[in-house]
Amino acid sequence: MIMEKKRMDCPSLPPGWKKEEVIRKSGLSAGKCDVYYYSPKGKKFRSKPQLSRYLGNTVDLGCFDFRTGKMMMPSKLQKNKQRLRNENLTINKSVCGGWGVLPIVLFVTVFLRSCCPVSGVGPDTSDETLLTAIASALHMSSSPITGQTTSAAEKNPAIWLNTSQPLCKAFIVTDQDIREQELKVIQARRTLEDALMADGLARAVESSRDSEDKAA
DNA sequence: GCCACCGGTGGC
DNA sequence: GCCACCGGTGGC
Repeated sequence: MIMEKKRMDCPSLPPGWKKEEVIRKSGLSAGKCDVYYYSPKGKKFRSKPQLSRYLGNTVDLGCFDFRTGKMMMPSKLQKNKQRLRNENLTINKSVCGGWGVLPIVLFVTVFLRSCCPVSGVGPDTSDETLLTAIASALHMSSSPITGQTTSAAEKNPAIWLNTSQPLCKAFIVTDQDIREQELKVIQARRTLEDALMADGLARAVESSRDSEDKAA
């Protein structure tokens, strides 16, 4: 049973603000979902401009996505519209361990191993579990992924310290790390280009020899 | 008169 | 073509 009219807390807005999703039941737009927000005083808001006018300078809604109720990166906000449905599918797959998460796991694996190796904390510190946790965190959260900031979990693996972060020791990815990784990618691309060029030339030579053989 | 709800459309 | 936004209105 889906609760389609429940007012939910909205962590991206000040305390007391609620978000409500209403599915249209009839008409040409049946199935469409309308999103409303309620101020702590119960005033109803049905658009981002309306919300902005009311909140003024007290809350910066620049990165606020009205539909999801979450703060997100500006670039993501732009591209968000068309991708929302696909993204939901991908999130479902990542939770189920399907193919949707594979490119991110590969990226996380290559990147973290090469620039800042991470290690787990808690009961299960296997690479697979750890990388899946980080990939999932990257998928599900728009906040920075930093790992756990205390070593208390090592003393008591039964506790979950910070549910918003994967169970790995604290790590920081610096701009320098990213630049170095970019250089590695550029170098790898050049190597691949060279290999493909060489392969293309070899095939061309082979093909022209075949033609000559047939003509003879 | 209020407001929940759906339609219409401008902007992208 | 999609959808955020807001106008309009039927039901109360």
